[in-house]
Amino acid sequence: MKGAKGKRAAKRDTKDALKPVDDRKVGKRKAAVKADSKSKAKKGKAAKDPNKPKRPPSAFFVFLEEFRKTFKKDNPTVKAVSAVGKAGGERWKSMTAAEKAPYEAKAAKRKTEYQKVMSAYEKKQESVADDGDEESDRSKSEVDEESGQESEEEEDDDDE
DNA sequence: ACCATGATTGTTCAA
DNA sequence: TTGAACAATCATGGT
Repeated sequence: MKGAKGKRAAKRDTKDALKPVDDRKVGKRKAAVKADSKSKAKKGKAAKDPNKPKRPPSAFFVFLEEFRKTFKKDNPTVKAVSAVGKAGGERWKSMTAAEKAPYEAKAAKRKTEYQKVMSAYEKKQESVADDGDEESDRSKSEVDEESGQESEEEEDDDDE
């Protein structure tokens, strides 16, 4: 069913103005994490998940990685990460879907791999309900690493 | 000396 | 469905 591609998930065309997340200061998010990091000095209630896979870089980040090099190349004097972010964001929006396509494709692949890792991590979530304060080191979970090197398929979809 | 922050957008998870 | 947080980067500042 290729027709499903048209509908992502209820286009929020109802009203864009209803977006509370407009100028969200990401800085705040650190506050939460910070509390964890700093507080962690005491008790690691928020256990550190060794399996916790880091989120895959979105198309924007993929593009940013390359953009950073270029940006720094043109502006070797710029040292503020925010500078690249702003420039990248602006540039990103300037790009057309076709331009972002390659980045999205890569991001999509990243996501696929991430999902695989998530499967393993999911197991851990299974035993999350444990109230135990401290989790005694109960042996390392034996996770069979079955490398699944599957070929990669390129699919072109003409959208838009 | 070390960790947090700043700024971008996208994606992902959890309730 | 919605919200909230985090993904990289890198110099700098605050404790």
